[in-house]
Amino acid sequence: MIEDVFKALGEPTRLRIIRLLAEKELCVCDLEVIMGISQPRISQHVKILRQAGLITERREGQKRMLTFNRDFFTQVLDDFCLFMNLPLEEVEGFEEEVKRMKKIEGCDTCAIKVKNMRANETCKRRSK
Amino acid sequence: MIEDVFKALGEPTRLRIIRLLAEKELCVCDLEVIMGISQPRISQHVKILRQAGLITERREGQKRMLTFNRDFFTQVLDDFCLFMNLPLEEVEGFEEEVKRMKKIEGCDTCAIKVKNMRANETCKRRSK
DNA sequence: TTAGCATATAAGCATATATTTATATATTTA
DNA sequence: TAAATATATAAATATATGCTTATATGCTAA
Repeated sequence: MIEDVFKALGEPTRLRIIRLLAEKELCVCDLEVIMGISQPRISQHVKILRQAGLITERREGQKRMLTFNRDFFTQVLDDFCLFMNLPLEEVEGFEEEVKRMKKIEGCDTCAIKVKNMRANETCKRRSK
Repeated sequence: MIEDVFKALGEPTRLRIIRLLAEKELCVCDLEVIMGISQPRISQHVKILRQAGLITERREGQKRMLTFNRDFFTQVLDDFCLFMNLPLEEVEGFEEEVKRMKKIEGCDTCAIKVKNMRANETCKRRSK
């Protein structure tokens, strides 16, 4: 989800598209003229931006007006900041990492040893 | 720059690495144990995160301690928000787009026409 | 100074991505 | 209903990316 957003924004053409849409609702053919690139190229990038949740389409005759989802965008950034600032123990999906992190805490030069230790063992070799 | 950051974060392994480093300074071999993945795999991702500016390395004996550049990170996010919220005319690198955007303003169904218009022409066909 | 640890890098491979060209679909208008 | 417009999608291709295996480098300690 957040990953899709970053992946979508980590490409120059899409970053430009989203910046243009942040200015104004536009259709594919507007973008075609404004950016000077081919229609399929725009359509394909638009699809990725839509799947990431960054834009919405609205039919208007033959055209499809593209709208930047500003609320979604700010929400995602907020969520991401939370994700980065929360204590790791409170972040979902890092349970195993937290366990292994505790295991090697204060443990010096024993990565390999830890790797080979049994589940209930802890590292005896401590850093000063 | 901002693009490199998004590209760096738009990959699951790197997103996990950066989240772990946000918790604590770690070395490659710590990550190896904590994440349970191969050393070259980590090294390669670390390189990309470093090139994006998201982490810094500090030698400590044989190890290379990896630090999350939190200040850089928040700065980048701030800059990006600015980039997205500024009027397009004030954003560097969109001069041509702004010009073409004005040209098709209020212009209905004439994308192709605009494309073929000479520089000093403007579209006569206006939307209601 | 040799052995071992920590990391980097290179080569090879498989998959993913971005672009172009060509074609299909859907809507409007003559 | 045929032609034109707006968009989507498919196929083909070139390049990029991520991962593994193997090897090189650099530091530390015996």
